[in-house]
Parts: sequence; structure tokens; C-alpha cells
Amino acid sequence: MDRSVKRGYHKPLIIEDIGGKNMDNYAPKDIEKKWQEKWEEQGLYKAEDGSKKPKCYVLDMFPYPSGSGLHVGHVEGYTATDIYSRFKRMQGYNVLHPMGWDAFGLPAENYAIKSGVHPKETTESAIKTFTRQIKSLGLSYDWSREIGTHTPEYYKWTQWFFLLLHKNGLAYKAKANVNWCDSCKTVLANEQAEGGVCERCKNPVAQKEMEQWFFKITDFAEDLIKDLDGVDWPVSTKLNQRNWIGKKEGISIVYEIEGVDEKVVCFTTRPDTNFGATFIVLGAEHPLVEKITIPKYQNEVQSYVEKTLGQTEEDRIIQGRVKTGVFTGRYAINNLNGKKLPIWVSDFVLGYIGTGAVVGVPGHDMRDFEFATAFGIPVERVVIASDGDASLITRAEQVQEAEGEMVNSEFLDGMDIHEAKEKMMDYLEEKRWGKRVTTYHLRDWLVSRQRYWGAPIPIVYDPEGKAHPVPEEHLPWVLPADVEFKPTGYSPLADSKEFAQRTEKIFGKGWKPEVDTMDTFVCSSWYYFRFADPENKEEFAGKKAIEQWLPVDMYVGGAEHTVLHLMYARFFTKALKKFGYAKFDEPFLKLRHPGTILAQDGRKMSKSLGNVINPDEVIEQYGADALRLYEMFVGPLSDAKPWNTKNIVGVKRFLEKVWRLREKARAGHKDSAELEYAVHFAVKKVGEDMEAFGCNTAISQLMILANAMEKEEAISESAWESFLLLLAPLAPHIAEELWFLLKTILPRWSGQVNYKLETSIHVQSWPQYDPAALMKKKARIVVQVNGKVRDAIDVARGADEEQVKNLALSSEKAQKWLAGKIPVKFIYVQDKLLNIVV
RNA sequence: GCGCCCGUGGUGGAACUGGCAGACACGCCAGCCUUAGGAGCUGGUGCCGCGAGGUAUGGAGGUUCAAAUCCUCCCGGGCGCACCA
Repeated sequence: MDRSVKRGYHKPLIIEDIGGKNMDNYAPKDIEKKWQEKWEEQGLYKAEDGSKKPKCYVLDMFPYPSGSGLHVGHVEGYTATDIYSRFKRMQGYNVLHPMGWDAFGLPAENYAIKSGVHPKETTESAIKTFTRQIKSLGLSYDWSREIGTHTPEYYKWTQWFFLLLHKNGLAYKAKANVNWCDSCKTVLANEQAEGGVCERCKNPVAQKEMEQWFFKITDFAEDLIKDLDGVDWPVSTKLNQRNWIGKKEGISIVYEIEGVDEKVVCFTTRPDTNFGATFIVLGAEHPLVEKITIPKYQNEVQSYVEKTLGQTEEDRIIQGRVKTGVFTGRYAINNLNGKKLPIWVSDFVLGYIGTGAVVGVPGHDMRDFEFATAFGIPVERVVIASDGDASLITRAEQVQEAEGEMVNSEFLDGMDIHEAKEKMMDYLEEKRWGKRVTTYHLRDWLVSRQRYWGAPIPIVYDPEGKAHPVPEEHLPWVLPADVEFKPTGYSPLADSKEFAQRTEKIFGKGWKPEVDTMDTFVCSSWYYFRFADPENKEEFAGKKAIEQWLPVDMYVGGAEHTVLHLMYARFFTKALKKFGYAKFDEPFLKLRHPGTILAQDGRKMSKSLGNVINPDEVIEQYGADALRLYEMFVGPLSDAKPWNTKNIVGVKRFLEKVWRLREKARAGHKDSAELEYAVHFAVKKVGEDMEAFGCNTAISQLMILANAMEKEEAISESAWESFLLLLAPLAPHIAEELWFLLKTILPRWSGQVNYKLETSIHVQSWPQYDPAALMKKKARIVVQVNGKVRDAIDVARGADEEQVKNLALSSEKAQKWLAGKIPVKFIYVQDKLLNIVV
């Protein structure tokens, strides 16, 4: 990395070796690499610290540098942000557009187990490949800010965050049932074990009781929901986050248990139906199970509990919804009506949801109904739906959940269920039989991993086994190098002699290091701060730098991170705000997800299917500008789109057309009125599209303009300039080359042969359009008769209704359809349409 | 099962806030140029019809002067969650 060039300072450099060879044909190979080198030499894309210009922080989700290199999906997102960054720079913004590496992770470690090559080595060579590939696309990253999460300079601060959270009670160690992936040999966070399978390897996840480190993300559940209102994110992403957090309002009802001095607490969102309760179910892990089961049922209950707790998520899925369970022999009392509710144990009640105990209302909950019918428990009706059915509930179709009116419920009778819910909660609270509570699906974030290639958790244990934070002065708490890569099932760090010795040396005899590493999502939860101040040795980022650059204005990356990275990063930001390190609530103001690029056959690209497109080969054959344009032109960024090599020809032809157009540019030429209009219109349209991330329509507008220019004998220098400026963010190399040729070859510029950075097209201002020029063109008014198009007339823009009406009524084509009938109504839309109703 | 999103030519897709459906491009057809073409140029290309014209945005209704766009139901596809009490 070249640190000699101070950020924001552009070293002037004369380029004298441009042009000359093969000027007749468009040859991307001759121009792309050349300009990439010039741009980098001159630090063209460096973000300026301390600049007074308005800032714009445009960020890609940084990649995991995998051994297979960059794929066309990366290219899509990176091109989109590159275009946006270039556009914003031309608009006068001080743009921060950095790139880095989410470098810790399992694949490199798994490869090490197979091959013996150290993950550091694999990772660094992958980074080299990625860097080369990214540079070959002409992406305008500020490489002086490059970061890698695997470097001690970076993970020092990841560890510092751990300590910050620990100090503030937001990091804690606890014994809990956790998700264990036997294939990856590590525990996983809830978010990484969705659907009971490992997020990474798709193997089923088992439940295991282990002592692990957690981050208390649940403290922020409410803010994590609330603050979604203020960000410009895709609706589905916001919704997924809301669902994942899963806020529910209900009431915990306390039931006395007959014959023992114990109470069972059941959370419910439907207290309105509580007169219809006929049983209670405990989850297998519920502490009361042991305490209340009467001896007669002891054996049966115990074996059921054992069997249930040994189940994997996958077992549960295979079993489906078949209800199983055992009776404890005890009864709870429903205070509302004095009814005895038998207490059962069943695996359909999950220990980690609500209170781990459920009150069964089989008439109005499908699962309760299935359970009741399986064990002959009575079913009672307390709600009548709109169908009016008031009969005994004996069939599943009669079980009514969503709407209705209360019956058989004393003081609730006749009420709508929603009203009844409130009334019942008031009543239960007044009687002190229950308490309103809000629950969340979100769990605390389990961050321990029994893996090597991650940031070590900065904790040491004293000889009594008590955990102590590693003092800040010992950070970075360096990842030891002397480990074996074997799938052992325990943390590889436990084998490191150096790690153990280091700990004893610093802390004393008998002290042991924590041997787990942190989930890599911890590393990526704060990296966007580091880009603001990547070389800071005193802080994760300086206050001033944070204030200047954060939050991120535009964030682009895969939708697969909706409840992982994006949730964790929001949590980190909220914690930082709480502790005074940030002044904002949300890290990413705007978020967009690129759609998946599918293979030609419409399936996902994958190595095993052999349908992967390698961007290197496309660049080799068509050039980087063509690849960029192609990926942007196929459709809207967020859509899934199949790759079609044939279609690259279209954008390649366009670039060749543009290349030929240079010969038409003439100093002193006066453009036709049509072309003048077309240029202004394109400036307006392309600008609007870029702002809205609509690159596909921006490109088609440029194609329209190029087609119009091609029809002209000659075009003015200024029209050509405007065209190139509009093209510059999209196809930066050809735009730069043609800009250079324009500035050096046209007679007017013949005196200037030196090309300095200041003359690069990429530091020019975005062109302005003249609204008056757009008004010059006549408006085409569509003439409709009874809503059907019959004619079109051209009038001056802003023409008044009377004038248009008269013109339309006298039009021959309209006459034919009016045929003597009397118009009853005219609908006039300025400059667009006149509808004559007869 | 629940929630959300989406259905437009042979293809990818345009169509701003309800106002000419099919921009732009691929493909295809015809012609020109060329020793040759994965090159270039010109014209054509939703469907029916010689034509005037009619008809058309998954299907059926509805609202409106006017619907791809708004509403209801149905069909089809995608995504997310899933025994969440």
C-alpha cells in the first residue's frame, strides 16, 4: 500500500505516453489497464479527511476472500456502488468508498485441515487475487484505507469491543443449550442455525449444553425494532428483522398447583380465551417437571424428558406435528372459574419460548386442539366466529383462531376478542393473577466459536476458574501460531504451548487463556467505523473521523444478511451510542441488495454444476467497461437475473459505437435543435436514474443519445463532452480515453498536450441541464375519444386547454370518431393528453 | 400454515404520482456492404387483419373520462419464518 501519498493530496503527474497505437478500433485492453494505473498513481479516489465538501460514505459489504476468487455477483454490487461513488464525486461530494477483507472464517481453516496450509497463507493469497480482480474492473476504491479483520492491528479493536461490552455487562458467560454443528465442530448463534441447520455447511444442528460467551443484544430489542422506521431499507429486509426480533405483547398468568407449594407461569397472547383453558403443558426442560411429578408417573415422565432433550432440531422436523406427551399427575387451578387443569409435559412446548409453559385452549388454538384430541382432554368453545357455528368443537376446521365474539366467558360474553383480550388482562392484573409482559423471539448473541481462524476472546481464567478480562495494554491478544489443524471437536487454541505460556507469564502460574475465538460476525459488526480512521493506534476510530464520515450513506450487499450481519452491526452501533462513542442510532441509512446472478440455465452458479462465469475471462474477451455495463444493463439491481453471454454483445456494440462517435466531435459546431434537446434530456434523465440506482435505464438513455448522435453529420464539442461526462461513472475507462483525446486532439486544445490529474474526466463536475432547453421542444398531446387514442398533435409546451381543444376538435382523425356527437366533457392533462368524452 | 414480494412480446426488461403499453437491448426477418464474419449500415418485428381497424400486461370481476399501475377474488412463481403459546 502506498502511504507516501498523503490522503487528499493529488500529486500532479504528466502523462505523455497516451494514444498513438491502434486508434481506429476500440481496444479495451490497450486503454483499461493504462488508466487504472494512472488513477492509482495519482490517488484520484482518495477520500479527503477534513474537507469542507459534503461527505458521502458509499460502502459494499466487504467480502470474505475465498479461494475461488471474485464472482460475477461481487461484480454486480461493486459496480453499482462504484457508479454511485463516481456520480457523487462529480456532484461535488467528498466520497468515502473503501474496500477491505472479512478475512477470518471457516473455509480457510477447513482447507488447512485438508492441506496443512496455514489459514493466514491461504487468506493472504486470496486477498491478492481479489485485489487484482477488483482493480481490473476499474473500481474507484480508496485503497489507502484497506483493512483486513485478520490483522492484529484490526482485531486488537475487535477484542477491545469485547472488553467494552464486558465492562458494561453486555458480554457474559453462561451455561445454556446451544446449537452445535458437528460438521463445523463449533457452536453457532441462533441466527446461524435457522431451520435447525448450520448456516455454513447445511448440516443438522444439535442442542448441547455448554458454557459460552454471549452478547446481550436483547437489551436493544425495542430500539432495534423502533429505529427501522427511520432508515431507507428494502421493506422485506425491515420486515424480516422485525419478525426475527419477534415482539409479542401478552400476559404471564400464574396458576396455583394443587397439592404442592408451587406455581406455574404461562405466557399467552390470547388471555381472552382463558375461560376455555382445559390443560397446561410444560416444556421438557421446565424446572417444575421434576418438582411436581407424582411418583406414580415418575418413570414415564423421566424417560420422556430424556428422549425429548436428546432430540436434534432435525428429529423434531421429521416427526412433524404429531403430538406426544405425558401426564405429571398434577393439576393447576384456573382462578377464573376454579377449573382443574391437568399438567402435562410435551415436546411441542419449547423451553426457550415464553415461560416454557403453555396454557392449553384447544377450542381456539390448533396445536392445543391436536394435543387435546390425542389425549382425550375436553375441548370448550369460548369464541363464535362469523359463520355463527356455536356447536361443540370436534373437528379441526372448527378451531377458530383469528376473529370472533366471546361466549361462555362470563364478563367477556358478547365482546369482540380484541376487546376481550384487553379486558381480561386488566382483570387478571387487578386480581394479581397475571402481569402484562412483552416477549421477544430475539435471543442473546452467542459469540464463542471452537475454531482457530478468528479473533481470540480476550479473557483469562485464574486458578479458581474465574474469568478476567485481558487488560487493554495486552491487546492485541495475539492469535497463536503453533497449533495443529485437526478436527478435534475442541478449540485448536487449547493445543498452543505459546498461548498457555504467554498467559502464565503475564498473569501468573495456573492462569489459563480462554481458548475459544469470536464469531466472525463480531469482526464485521464494526468495520465500517474503521474505514473512517484505518490507521489509528489509540482508538478503534477517532471521534473526529467518526463525526466526519459516519453513518454510511449507501450500503450495498447481499440479502442473506438480513438477520445476521445487519442486525449485529446495528446492535454494535447502538451500544457505541449508549457508551458515548457515536452520536447516531443507525449505521446504514440506505441499504440495497443486489439480486442473485444466476447461470445461463437459470440455476444458481456453482462449482459442482460447472456453470460459473469467471469475470476475468469476460474482461479478457470484452473488457471491464463492457462487463460493468452488461451487469448494470440486464435489469434492476435488486432483481435476480440469469447471465446471458449473448447479451454482452449489445453493450459491446454500444461501446464501439461510442468509440466511433469521437470522430464526429467538432469545435465550433452548432448542434441541431433535436440533438440539443436530446442532450439536455439525457443529462436530466441519467442524473435522476443514477441517484435512484437505476443504472439499467441510465444506460438505455445513453444508448438513445448515442443513436441520435450517430445520425448527425457532426456534433458539437460540448454535446460530446456532456455525453462523456454522463458515461464516465458507468464506463470509466473509455470515457477517460475519449475525454483525453477530445482535450488533446481537437484543434482548440492542440496547445495542451500535458494531461494532469486535474484534467481527468473523473474529477469534472456533473453536467447541468437547462430546463428552458427542455421546454423548447413541442409537447405531443395524445387525443383520445372516450378514452381511446385517435390522434396526436404537437403543441408548444404549456399551451392552454382552449387552444388544444380547438386543435383537437378540428383534427381529421378525431372528427371521424366524433361524427357529429356533442362532447360532454374534456379531460386535459397539461402537455400530455386530451380526452374527449361524447 | 402465517407474513411479504412478484407475474408485461420469442428473450432481458421500459412505462415518473393512474394518462400513447412494449423504451433500450438481445434474437429473428429482408436488404446493402464484405473474399470472409460472433463486424458495420438501412428497414421491419406483440397478436388478429390486405386494409380501415380490432385486440393485448397470469385469470375473473370492480372503481375511473382513463388501469400494467388502485380494490376484491382466483391461479402461478419467489423469499422469509415456521409447534413462537
